[in-house]
Amino acid sequence: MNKELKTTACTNVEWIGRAHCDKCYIRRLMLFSELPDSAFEQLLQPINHFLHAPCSVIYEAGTRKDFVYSIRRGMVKLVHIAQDGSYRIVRLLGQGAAIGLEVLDGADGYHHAAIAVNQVDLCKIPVSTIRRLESKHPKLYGSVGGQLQEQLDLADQWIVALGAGTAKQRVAKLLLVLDQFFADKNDAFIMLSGEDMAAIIGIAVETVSRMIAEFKRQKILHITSDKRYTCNVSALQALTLQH
Amino acid sequence: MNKELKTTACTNVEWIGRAHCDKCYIRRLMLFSELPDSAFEQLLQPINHFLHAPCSVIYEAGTRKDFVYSIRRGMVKLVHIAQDGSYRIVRLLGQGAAIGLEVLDGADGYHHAAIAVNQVDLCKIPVSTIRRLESKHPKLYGSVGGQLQEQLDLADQWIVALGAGTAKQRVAKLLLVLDQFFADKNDAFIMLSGEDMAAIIGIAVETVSRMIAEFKRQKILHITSDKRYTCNVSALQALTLQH
DNA sequence: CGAGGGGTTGACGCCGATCAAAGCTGGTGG
DNA sequence: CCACCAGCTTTGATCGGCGTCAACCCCTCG
Repeated sequence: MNKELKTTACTNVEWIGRAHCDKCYIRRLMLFSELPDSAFEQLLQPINHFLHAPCSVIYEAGTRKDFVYSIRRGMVKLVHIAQDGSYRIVRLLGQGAAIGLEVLDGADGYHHAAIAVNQVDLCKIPVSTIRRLESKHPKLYGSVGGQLQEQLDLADQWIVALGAGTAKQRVAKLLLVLDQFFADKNDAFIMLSGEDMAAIIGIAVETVSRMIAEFKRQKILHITSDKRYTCNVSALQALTLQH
Repeated sequence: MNKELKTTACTNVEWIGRAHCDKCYIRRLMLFSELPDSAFEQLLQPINHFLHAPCSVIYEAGTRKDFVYSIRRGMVKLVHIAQDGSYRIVRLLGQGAAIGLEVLDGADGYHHAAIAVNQVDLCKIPVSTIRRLESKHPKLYGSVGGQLQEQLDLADQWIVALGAGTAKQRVAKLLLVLDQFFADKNDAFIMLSGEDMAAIIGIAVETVSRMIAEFKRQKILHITSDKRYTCNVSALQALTLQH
């Protein structure tokens, strides 16, 4: 089990203040993209804006809370923890994704734990606010459905990538995902911890380490700065196909 | 690659006729459960009712069609086919589930192939019909969202079950799923082909066969009639946990 | 400075993929 | 009605990949 699930050392959450959706400069990316500015005028329940430090817990599985979150910046992992303490990462989500949507569907608690991978910046939206907005702006239904569909597609992609191929191929696929979805403007992405990568693709930490080391030796993976890497996409793609 | 994806031998589809939703005796289970009878009175596009033989293709991935399907009876597999021809089963769906929902979200084609596992009985619903009903009956948004959420939960469950444990544990988990979701009133479920089970959990056909044979020898699995089995649930659960 | 956590590397053994061959079953045609 | 065949399941033998255990290194933090 990972440290972050037990310690309280890195769980500092910083409250930024009430979100001003009408002035939000990335709202077109978010859950509320389809709504007009006017929609936010008389909300009773505020939408708050938080910063989460790396490894801090956004919510835990099963806790009964009435909030949905929309990610403004950073990467969040959704974690399933088995009863024996082992855990698996079910999804990685980034800017524009919404998490905790299951509470909109009557779930009596979140279905996973949500943990910040790096510095995460998000809006915390009460369910009652969603309900109120939905009734006035049916387009919101479409946004929520779209989010669910996107996450379903991600999950399916995960399923296909997970069960197929050797350990080397799976690591290659994971790196391709990181490069595709989480690279910055310099095409560099943050390398996950070995433990996290193992929890994503379901292999041993040591095997992950060996594969990463091999990719570095073969110059398929390059380090740019601390924890940031770029990769040779076509070489990795070739690996996932062969044999 | 499985035979059913190549041959045309078992692709007979039988048209039953226009569905009479107002008289449908299982509508409470279906996508339209929340709608009043009156909602179906003046639909321009008809909802049709089909029977699909085992192994017949309901739709193929990528085909651009504007229909959503709701399963009245039987089991459907959603199949992802890789470019090298290998394939994996991403989801198993039964009575009450809706498939092809991705076309509601602007997808330019279905994301998987949908293939009948046994005799399947389904309603074929034009997208335009959904749109029309949605505009008059916003509760339908909730039904669609609920379907997506359910399938997302299923996919997550799949991910957790797939990547974890030995071959024996995965087969045990699969049998538990079959028993839980697809057992009839006698608590018996239809055994899938070895190839299908292998495509679900991502192991070789021979290994599946060995595990199933071992379960039979240990009296954890019992055959009731042709292709129907019952299992000792607690024994299987014990297997998935140990070690 | 020591302790502790994560990453790296090596050695070993087992699980499961692969190849091969032999039952089983249902379907087809004589 | 039986012979035959194709496809599926079963079982065996072999081999490689990867999980496991262990040692060591590096870095951070107290």
